[in-house]
Amino acid sequence: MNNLVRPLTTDRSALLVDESDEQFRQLVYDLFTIANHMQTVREGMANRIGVTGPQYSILMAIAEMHDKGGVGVKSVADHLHVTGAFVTSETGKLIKQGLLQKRSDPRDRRRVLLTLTEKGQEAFDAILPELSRINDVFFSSLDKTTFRQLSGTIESMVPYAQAATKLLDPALGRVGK
Amino acid sequence: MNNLVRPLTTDRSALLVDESDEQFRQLVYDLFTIANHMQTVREGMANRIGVTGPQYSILMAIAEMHDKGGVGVKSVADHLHVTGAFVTSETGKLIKQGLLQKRSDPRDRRRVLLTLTEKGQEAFDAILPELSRINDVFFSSLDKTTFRQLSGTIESMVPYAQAATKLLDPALGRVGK
DNA sequence: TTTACATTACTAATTAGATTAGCTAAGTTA
DNA sequence: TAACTTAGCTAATCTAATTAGTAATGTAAA
Repeated sequence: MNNLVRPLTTDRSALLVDESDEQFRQLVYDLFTIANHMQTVREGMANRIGVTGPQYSILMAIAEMHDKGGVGVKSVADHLHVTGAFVTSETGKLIKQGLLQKRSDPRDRRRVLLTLTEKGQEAFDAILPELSRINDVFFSSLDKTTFRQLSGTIESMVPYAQAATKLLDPALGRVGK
Repeated sequence: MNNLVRPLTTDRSALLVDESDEQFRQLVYDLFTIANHMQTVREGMANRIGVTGPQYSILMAIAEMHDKGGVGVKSVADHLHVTGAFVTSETGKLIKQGLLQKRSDPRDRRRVLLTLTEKGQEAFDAILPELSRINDVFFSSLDKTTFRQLSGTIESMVPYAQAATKLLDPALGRVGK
């Protein structure tokens, strides 16, 4: 018998199996793996239309958020968790490629309105069938029930994930010598 | 009524709600969000012991895989999905910091055996309580049942995620002109 | 109405994370 | 032994992204 208290990466009994966090660790690792593959798919789709992964994300964000006349640099930046400077520089390249369009907001002349061009729309339409085929494989282990469960579970985690990362801020200290 | 066939990011009826892929898109977005926060936590833990996020991952991989005497550069690289060159360069820094140890494998003198030093072990032990507290918040929306479900569902997805990314390779072509 | 402050976007310089290509040494196979 | 493969290392390079600083515009307070 082992009397040593092995340090665990979680203490919640709901996440332990036989007092071990092995399955929990595996879940964390699998989540990373899946996210990794999702990123790979995104990059592949991006390449199809001749842009980089991050540029694709920017296009997506603009496509999804342009309810009424366009989106500002800052909204895009916030949505993607990057800086405005990065969005400015990448959208610049996308405009040069003719996928995006930019004009100044008449109601607030500091702001700028980003929209997809016709060519940008067409580029998206052209890859969606392939993306759909890939997603169908990617998520093929899900049925209606597990999809609904997974959606709900993951959604419920988002606010706590945010809360958890905030626990990091206060103590800026370094362990050890 | 809308007769237009709107292009979807999936065609599987199990993933559609009212013929819309909105909930599916949200799931994809949420998975990215969670992965992002997990990475933030990882980086925070890394900083506590004075290393970068990727270096922390390397330490973790070596700690988990060193059943008998050490791990090679290539195993670590494969496990983390990065190149050997990167592992070589980062482990070099970790050795300089005294967290890692490297010796040549007597059974195959091309190979190298990486292990944690005493100091490396201690560094891990020092942060595990905090990591545990953070994980408890991060995953606090899960109970025993949803944890088991989520583990199973995510695990079942891994092979299909791999299969899906392989669909990208064959057609290297670019859409559009 | 100034004055102060905040916000938006842009530019330039820099950093961090990672890759590619080429090399050497060691092991394996024909 | 010759040809090939594998493991790790080094140098150069690339990409994604940040920080810091600036200019222009907008908002609120005195």
